[in-house]
Amino acid sequence: MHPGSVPSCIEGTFERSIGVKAALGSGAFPALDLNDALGLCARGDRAALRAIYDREASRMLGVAMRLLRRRALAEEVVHDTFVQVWQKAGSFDPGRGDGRTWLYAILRNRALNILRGESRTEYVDDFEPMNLASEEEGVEAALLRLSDAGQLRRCLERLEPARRQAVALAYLHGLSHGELAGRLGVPLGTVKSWIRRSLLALRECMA
DNA sequence: GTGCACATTAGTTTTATGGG
DNA sequence: CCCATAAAACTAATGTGCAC
Repeated sequence: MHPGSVPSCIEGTFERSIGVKAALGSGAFPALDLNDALGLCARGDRAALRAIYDREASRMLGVAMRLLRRRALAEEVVHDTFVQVWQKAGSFDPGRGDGRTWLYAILRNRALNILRGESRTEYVDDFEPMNLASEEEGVEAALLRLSDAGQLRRCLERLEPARRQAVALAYLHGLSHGELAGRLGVPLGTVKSWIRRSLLALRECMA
């Protein structure tokens, strides 16, 4: 989340109007057209964003609460949604759909992302078969923690050090190929080749 | 062995639609 | 009208083949 990127007309109002009540509700801007307001947002009109917020925030909070069942998370999702609306209003095309549909789709996606993230976290918390490496821990140290007698470790030790490091960073630290390329200072294609050939070698070694 | 180009897969966002 | 869900569109990451 980027708290600083939300316009000041919105920052700070969440605590007040979400926390206390749906202060302004739908009556404050009875004639507000969401599509028009989003168009104004795209042109940097903070008052338009504020108007959307005043009219929709309480209802959005209700939707988020139903999905997440936790007020703090729901408020965070509503906040995130308005940050995104502010940043991406330019990409909204009224000809392709209704502004409200767009707004609530963003909200729902944010909430679902949080739900997915939580279930992943819970799963990882329960799952500790190898006690994988922390970022601070060296790659070689992490490999040493694999069972001494393990066939995998013996096979890894047979790899050339640079390849072994690439495999370890990818599968123990969870780095993407792109991150590996940057960290190791080699082209992306080379990283892929190293990983691929190393995995083939490991498969052959362990067969 | 390297690195590029293309294919495939997975994940995310956006839109449309149907039920309550 | 509101909301949930399915489907489509889009994006990023990964995997593979091949020329050099």
